[in-house]
Amino acid sequence: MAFEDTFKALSDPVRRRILTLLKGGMMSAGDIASNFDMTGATVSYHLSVLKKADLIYEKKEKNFIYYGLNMTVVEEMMLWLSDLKGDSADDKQE
Amino acid sequence: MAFEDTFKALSDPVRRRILTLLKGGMMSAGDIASNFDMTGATVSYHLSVLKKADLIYEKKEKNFIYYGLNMTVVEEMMLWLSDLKGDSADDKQE
DNA sequence: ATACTATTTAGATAGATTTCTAAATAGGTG
DNA sequence: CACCTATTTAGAAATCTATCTAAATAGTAT
Repeated sequence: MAFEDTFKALSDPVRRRILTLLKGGMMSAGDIASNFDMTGATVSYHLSVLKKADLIYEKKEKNFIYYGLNMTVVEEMMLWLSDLKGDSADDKQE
Repeated sequence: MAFEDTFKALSDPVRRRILTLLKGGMMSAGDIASNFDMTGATVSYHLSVLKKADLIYEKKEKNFIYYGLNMTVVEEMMLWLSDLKGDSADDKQE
């Protein structure tokens, strides 16, 4: 929700790496965690931060939880930066 | 330098507001500080964080220090987000 | 030089963040 | 049901951050 939360979420390298991983498609919490040298509990914490920031969404299936990127919020971040640059905000590459 | 520093710098609302203020042109540290309900020392701290992140640059004149926005780094942030979205920035598929 | 103004630096502190271990939850399987 | 497997929640510790007050620095002007 909060812009605030989104920027905070992006400020951590582990979380940015999680987002980059998800660029390739949805992944389960465990698969995501296996990419890091930290406990699953810690990765779960980072996932909760990303989820609170709406940067990712989850989908439960069997006893796995799959996570996916939420592009909408990424676009909102870009608009904020674009506006800072002075662009009219609706005129970007495409 | 560090991407890391840039994202960290953007994670604070005070610092984002400083950047927005600078959108209108260069301002002295004092003028920037007068927009906030906090001590000049604290604002100075935020300016140092933004400067370390290369988001702003300074120019000394008389006994004032003027700060200005550094668009280059803002653009780098946008590229990172753009890449996350899947755009290749200079070669888009899809 | 002395005094004034603009800004930063230093030191301290309350509060936030990241990480861990251990325990709790919840969905399948024999 | 009892038992795995996947993941989260709780509690605690170490580290980091934002903020303040007080002091230092540096340029200007008298």
